[in-house]
Order: sequence, then structure tokens, then C-alpha cells
Amino acid sequence: MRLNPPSFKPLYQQVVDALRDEILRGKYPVGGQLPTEGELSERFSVSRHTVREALRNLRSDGLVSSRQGAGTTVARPSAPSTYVQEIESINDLIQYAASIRYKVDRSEVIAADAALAASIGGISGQKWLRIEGLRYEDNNNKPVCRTVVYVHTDFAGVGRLVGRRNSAIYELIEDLYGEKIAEVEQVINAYRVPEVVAAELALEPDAVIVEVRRTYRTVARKIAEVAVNQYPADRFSLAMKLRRRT
Amino acid sequence: MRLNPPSFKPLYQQVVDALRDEILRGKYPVGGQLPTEGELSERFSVSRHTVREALRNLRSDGLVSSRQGAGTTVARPSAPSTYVQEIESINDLIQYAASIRYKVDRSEVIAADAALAASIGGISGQKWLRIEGLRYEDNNNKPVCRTVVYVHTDFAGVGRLVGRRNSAIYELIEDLYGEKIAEVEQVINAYRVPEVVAAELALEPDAVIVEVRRTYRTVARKIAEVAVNQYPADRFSLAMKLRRRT
DNA sequence: GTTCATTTGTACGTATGTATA
DNA sequence: GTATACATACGTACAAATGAA
Repeated sequence: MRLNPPSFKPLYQQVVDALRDEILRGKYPVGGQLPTEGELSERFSVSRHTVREALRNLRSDGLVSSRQGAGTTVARPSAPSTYVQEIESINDLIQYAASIRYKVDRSEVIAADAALAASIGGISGQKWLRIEGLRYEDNNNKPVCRTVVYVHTDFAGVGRLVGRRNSAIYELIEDLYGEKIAEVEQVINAYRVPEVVAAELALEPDAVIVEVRRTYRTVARKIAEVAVNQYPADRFSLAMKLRRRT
Repeated sequence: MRLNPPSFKPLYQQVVDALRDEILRGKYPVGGQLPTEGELSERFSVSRHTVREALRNLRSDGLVSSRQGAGTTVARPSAPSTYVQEIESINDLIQYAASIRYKVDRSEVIAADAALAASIGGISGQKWLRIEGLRYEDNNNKPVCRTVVYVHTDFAGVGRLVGRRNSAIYELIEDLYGEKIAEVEQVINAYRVPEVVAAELALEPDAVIVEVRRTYRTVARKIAEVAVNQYPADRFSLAMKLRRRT
């Protein structure tokens, strides 16, 4: 197989497309070896430099992994869906958030009742800035996630920036108040969708929700923010990779 | 400023370190311009190729962003917060497993059909040792989890030890074969319980399942084992703590 | 256990294309 | 329109890790 001369894509992108397609079709099965850079260079009639640029792209998509001396192996048959969260660091949470639109529906200061206090931590009667909104994928009117964030009133000043600046709320807290987040606790649950949420997310009444709740704590272990994200289960999966210390 | 000759790091990494440090110290403020590739090349006395490799690294960390014709601008003042999974070793993943009984129901070598191959990775027709079982809490006859493990046939010898020795399957693989697990990928999904699983777990037909799938890979990125755990959602939540690296 | 061919990683040089200001 | 700066793409060479002989 050769590259298509009348294509106006860059060469390396054509190589990416060709290899991605072949991986998806099973020509190079998961766990199998890709041809060496030299072989690919010869086959596509491009320089090794161009092949390496293509492989760099595939690696950054998580499709293949290369090891010096051992070649390049296929890690996955296709790129993870856009709804998949890949978590290796908290940074990945932000990048994920950056790619989708966030629309704030309500923003108000509330006092926690007993149920909420138990749910997010803190004491009954404590005041929180509650920000509720929906997240949308580009060019799609169906929301992919419902988000309710509770911000400690000490940091309520972030309220006017949320939805404007395209950064995570915890980053706003760090920027505005200089208070560093030291620890994030993440809890995952699943349940049948409550009626009110089904309406907002345009789901069937018997749909399943995955809830990802993140509690952000400062170095003093004070809760700065609690973010509750509700995803339709059929459009969500959470992936994380754990590497052994070397 | 020049690079340090007695350093044993790759040149491009030294450039990364130098620029990262300068960005952090405010020499190049957020929103400001980095010197051009040509200038950096001259200043560090390295080729433009090496400078580009360094900038590629900074870009992938989200510190800078480049636009053709317009130069490279600083996007963030510091490396995006490096949080790490508090899970110290992969071992902590299955720590909970020790406290609950595991009963193997079936253990057999199977050939993966297309669906299974797509699901766990690997190619259609590939042979796997399939171990199916249920987990019980102490003093409770209702199972808390259904587990299906697929072990690469290279490590099929672990089959006779599973359920006898009270250790994780991946540990058995390491012990018996000396093959080290380097990486574990964990994927979480939720869905309505399939009929056959509902029966095994004694669940209502409309119950919700949380599935935690772990793929264990060797240093060569070969899949050694895939473990699929299915929990009733109402009895399950997954918590993890991410802590900022100091 | 050592050697050796293979394969990716690092690093240099050069040239041209294309978006930006 | 012109100069600038990054993007793409060719070439070469050697280093380092891997795995098999």
C-alpha cells in the first residue's frame, strides 16, 4: 500500500491515517508488532523522520507504544472515545474539560442542609457557592454531563469567572487566592438516574448515571471545592493508567 | 546561559529543564513570547531540531503553545500540577481483595471470538485461560462481586494456584514466571445488569452494575492478564486519592 | 554470560512550504 | 508585498537498549 499523491494532507498525517486504519482493521493486532521505522519508511517511500513524526502522533493518542531496541507494539485498536477520561495526573482532568463547552445554569450561595453536609463533607448550615451547569461536546446539543460544584465561601470570588475563563475551578482558586490544592479525592458511583436529572440530560427515565465526585483540599486539608459530575453511563467510561515505579 | 556539559541528560531534555525553569521564574511571563527556535538554537548551541524536540515536550505539558508564523507563547507559569495516585504500588489496587473470600466456579482455556478479542484486546482466535468466580464478604452468602479473569496462555500455570494461594493473580504470574508487571490500566464502566449476571449475583433484573476492568501489561507491553470485576452498583463505590507531588 | 545484529533514541545538517504580522 | 517563524521533509550518523544466537 502506498500513499495517495493527490492528497493535500501532510505526508506524516497520511502515514498516521494509513496505520490507524490498518490497526483498526486488525492488520496489526493489539499486542502485535508494527513494522520497524525503516520498513515503514521504505513502504511509504518517506524518510524515517516522517515515519517517526507519524508514530509520535499514534503514541500520543495511546494507540501504540515504542521501546528502544524492541520496536513498536499496538496498545489499542482505536482511540478512546471523547467521553473517556484518561487520568494520569489531574492535568488530564483539565484537558478533558477544555475540549468541551461548559454552560452555567445557576450560581448561588446556599446553606447546606444535613443531607448535603453529609454528602459533600462539612457541617450542616455551612454556606457554599453552588454552581450548576451542563457540559456539551462541540457541535452537539445533547449535554454529556451535568455538573454541580460547591465552592467554599472563602473562595466565592471565582464565581464571576466560571464559564468565562476556560480553566478548571480549582485553578481559578489557586490563581485568585494563591491557595494551593494539595489533594484531590475522587469517588465513583453509579445509580439509576433521578427524575430531575433525567430531564436535564435528556435521558430515558430508566437510564444509568455514573457519578464522579472530586473533593479538592488545600494543604491545610480544608475543603476548597467539591465537584459532582453526572454522566450518562452509556456514554462514559473512566480510564486510568498506573505505572510501576522504576 | 548555556547548557551544562557534564550533564548526562539528553540535550533536548536540558533545554526543556532550562526553559521550564525560566518560565517558572517569570523570565518569560504567561502570555509572553518565547525566543524563536532559531534564537534558542543559537543560544543553547544546539540544532534547531533539538530545540523543536524540547518545545514539543513543553507543548505536551501544556506550558507553551506554538503557532506557525506567530512564534511560541507561554500558556502556564508552571508545570501542570503533578498529582499522583496515592495507590503506592499496584498491589494496593487489590488490597481489598484479601479481606473477602474468592470462590472459583470455572477455569478453562478458551479461544477468543471477535467480540471478546475486541473487549479485552488481542486477536480473534487467541487462547486465554478463563477463570470465573464470585467474591463473598465474610459471613455473607450473597456475593459482592463477579470476577472473570483472562490469563495469557504463557502464564496458564497460575491456574492451579488460583483460589488456593491468597494472592492476586498478577502476583502469581510474577512469582512463577519472573515476568514483571509494569503497567496496569483500569477502566470503569456502568450498565444495566445482563440476565445471566443478575442470576449469579442474585440481583433484580433492572439492577445496575459497575464494571472495573484491569489490564496488566508486562514491560514489553504484552497483556498478561485482564480482570473484569462486576459489582452491584448499590454496594459499590470506588474511591481514590490523588496527591500533589512535592 | 557474551557477542552481535536489530531497532528505536538522540542529534546534526539542509531545504522548502505556509501562516502570521 | 515582504520578512519572520514555525511546519514539514529530506538526508546522515552515532548511541543505547533489546533480544536472539
